[in-house]
This record gives sequence, structure tokens and C-alpha cells, in this order.
Amino acid sequence: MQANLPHLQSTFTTDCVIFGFHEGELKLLLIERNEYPFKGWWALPGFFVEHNETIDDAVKRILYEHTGLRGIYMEQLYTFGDLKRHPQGRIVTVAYYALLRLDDLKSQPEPVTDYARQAVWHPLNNLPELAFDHRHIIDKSISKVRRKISYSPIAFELLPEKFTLTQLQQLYEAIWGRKLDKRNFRKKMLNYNILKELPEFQRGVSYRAARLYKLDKRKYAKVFQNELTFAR
Amino acid sequence: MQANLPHLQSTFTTDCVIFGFHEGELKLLLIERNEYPFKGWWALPGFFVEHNETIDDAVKRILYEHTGLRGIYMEQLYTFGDLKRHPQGRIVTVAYYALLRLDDLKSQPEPVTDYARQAVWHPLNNLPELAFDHRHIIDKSISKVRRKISYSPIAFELLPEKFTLTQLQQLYEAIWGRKLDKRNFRKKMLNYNILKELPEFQRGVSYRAARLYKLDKRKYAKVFQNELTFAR
DNA sequence: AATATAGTGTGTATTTGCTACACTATTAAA
DNA sequence: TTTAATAGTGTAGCAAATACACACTATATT
Repeated sequence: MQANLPHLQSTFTTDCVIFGFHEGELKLLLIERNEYPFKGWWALPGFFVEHNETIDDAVKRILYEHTGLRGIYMEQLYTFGDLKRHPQGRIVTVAYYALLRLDDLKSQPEPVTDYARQAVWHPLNNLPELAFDHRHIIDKSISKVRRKISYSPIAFELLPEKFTLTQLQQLYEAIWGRKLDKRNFRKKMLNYNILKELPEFQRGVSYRAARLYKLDKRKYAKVFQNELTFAR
Repeated sequence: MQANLPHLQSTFTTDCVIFGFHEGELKLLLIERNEYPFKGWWALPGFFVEHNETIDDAVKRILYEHTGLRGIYMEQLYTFGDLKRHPQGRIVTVAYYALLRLDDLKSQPEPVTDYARQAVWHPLNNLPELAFDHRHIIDKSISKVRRKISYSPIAFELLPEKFTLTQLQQLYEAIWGRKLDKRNFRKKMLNYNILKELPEFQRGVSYRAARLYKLDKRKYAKVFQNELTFAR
């Protein structure tokens, strides 16, 4: 991991809304800026796109710099080009969102770039004030994820490889912001036939251990292809 | 309407996929390029974004130059930034799509810019070979519209103010590429209660004239707000 | 050992929405 | 007046979504 300094600054940047899910709660990875403008403010990880890299590559790079992870699920969200969004002139930003398994993170994220003093997971329901139009970008990505989770199995990107049905339900509840009926949720989810029941159970819990499941990738692919409605 | 020459060319452009619907068929407005690269090829209307205009404004401008219309429904689609998409170097394009009522057009669109020799409506099912990655952009916008029409009433943007239920059905059929059952379609559509039955009928047809409807904007707003599923 | 707690795990009845399907009515033109 | 073309209408069966209540298991605390 190495710092990337702005040499030939292009006129556009990319910013990434990084979602994580831990203990029933959605979280966002934010950085504390170490550069002007908005030095000391919280912001989305993001940076100028180099001239010889695609935008996708730039986002992957930024993600890697902040999490040490590759191969993370990410998708382009929207491009913001208001004249006043950046105090130093019109700088267009192509925003992405990424979903990542927090359990994959061996350690806490560290400040790995010069422009970030630290990177910290914040609960989605309790975000600090943010630099630029980043609050707006976040709001837009939440809407997007909220919609997308109902017709595509992106939820699993946020869970560890082995998970319980309760975890899965809590994730849907966190994203939609409302409680779901346990029996109906299980019935529906198992009916999709995209989960593989494992002969394993939770460990280290002080109550009845729940069964673990994992995604059946072959069936998952089928569902994804057909864009079946993952209903509410 | 005036031509806009590239003076200080920014590093990014905007392209617009303009959908129209006429006689049961979806159409796209394409231009014949009058500039290199791809001179003489068909392409999406698009141009460099000026330094002092937002991207949205740039698209509106381009739409106006080619159709003479303002206030058209449009939405950002995706931003394309592959290194090789433009032969003259990496030029990022922010693609939009627009839906417009063809009946609003008093006359055929005319070549109104220097970079376009002519602008012509092409049936979506029979497009010529296209410049740059424009075919790819079009494919992506079709998917988007196809999905969006099932949860949001964007269809009405493509119809005249007063329309028959058959016209509406034909539009859904054209976008989804499959036939729908007439009775089920009518039942469902009328159940949404977003249409106002007019005391008027079609004219100039040599068969039983169909009743005209128009959108009830108040109820429409409600549906749109709740993001009710406009089912298949 | 008893108790409280918290989470797992299961079945059924009701409602709602989707699908399939065929005939009569109206109009204009021949 | 006949023909041709499209508008307009209802019902029954099936599948999916929802609403709803209780028993079981494991653990921690007293």
C-alpha cells in the first residue's frame, strides 16, 4: 500500500461510499481529511482519477488503499457535476458504492494515504457532518442499495461467507429500515433455493446456536441472471 | 438555436439517448456526424461540457439544439471512462437518456449544429452501426428504461397528453419486447387510479374509436412518491 | 437447581395479485 | 348492408405474500 500524490491532477475525481455490516448495523467507512479544502473534516474516500487509468481502476485503487482488500463488490452510482460542489472550481466526481464483508478485515483500516489522517467506520444512523456534497452522495447511494437489494442478491456481499438467517434478516431490516416477519422471511428466502445449509452452527453465543448457511453460487448466478424479484 | 463550437475542450462530454414512441414503435434520435473522428457515422447527440455549465445543463442544451424542445424528461444513465473509447485519448462521457413525446415535435428535427449533418429518428429495432461505444451506451439505457418502467410511471413521458389504453399497452409491449394480455393490462392499469377518463374519443380511425385518457397528476405524484411497483 | 432471557425454529389460514381465456359493441369504408 | 378492424368487458383458478402463536434450546444469573 502506498500513498498516491496528486501530480497531474485531472479535472475529475471518484468517490466511494463503502458499506459494511456489523452486529446488526450498517456502517460507512469515512476518512478524516488531511488536506485543504475541508482539512480535518470527515469525507468519503476519493481522489483524482489518473490519466492512464479507467474510473473503475481508480475506485479499486482507492478501496485497496483504505481496506487492503481487492475483489470487492462495487458499482457506479452517479456522476456529480454541480458548479459549486468543490470550492476550488468545478470538479466532477464519479461516485461509486462498495459493499464489503467486515469480517474479512483482519484489522482496523489504517490511514494509508497522505490525504487521509485516519479511516474509521461510522454507523450509518449517526454520521458526522461531511465535506463537499458527500452527504448528498451518501443519501443517493442508500436509495440505490435499498432498491437494488430487492431485486438482486447484493445482500450477501455484506455478510461473511457463512451466516445465519437471522443475520441475513437483520441486514434486510437495516437496509429497509423496518422489521420483517421472521417466519415469512425464512420461508421466502429458503424458497429461492440459493442458500446451502451447512452442517455447522454458530459458536461462542450464550444462547441456542443458529445454523449457518452459505450462498450456493450456481443457483445464485441463475437468480441473478433472470433478475428475479427479490420481493419485500 | 445556434451551433456550439469546441473552444476550450474539457476532458469530458455528455451523450444523450433520446427515446421517442410513434405508431407502436420505439425510436431513437441519432445524428450523422460531420466531424472527425467517425465523420459520416451515426452517433448519439453529444458534445463537450463547457466549463461553466453543469452536466445537466449541457444535456438540456444538446436536447434543445436537436429537438427545439425544453422541459423534456431526462435522467443520468452512466459514466463511461474506458481508456480506448475515444480514439483521440481518454475522454469520459456522462450518458443520459431522455424520453420525449414525438407528437410534440411540430416538424422533423433538423441539423442544428456544426458537428451534425442531420438528425434522424431510427427504429430501435433497426439501428445502423454506431460511432465510439454508443451501441453499448444504448444497450445500457434500454435495460435501464425497461427496468424503470416497471416501478415508475415514466411511460407517460413518451405518450401524448391524451392517449388510449391501447397506445399505453403498445408502449409497454415495445419496451419489454413481449405481448401483454389486453384485459389484464387494462384492469391493472385502471386499478392504479392514476388515469383520468376523458369524455373524448379517438378521431379519424376507421374502426370503433377508443376512449382517451390522461394522467391524473395528483395521483401520479402519490404513486411516484411511494415508489409503488408498477408490476409486469 | 431454578429462573430469566434471548434467540431459534416451525404450520396454517387468509388475502392478494397474476394468469388465462372469448365474446359483443362500435365505427368507417366498401 | 355487409365487411373489416379494433374497442371493450368478467370470471375462475392458481401462486405468492402476509398475518399470526407457540414450543424449543442454550446460556447466564441467582
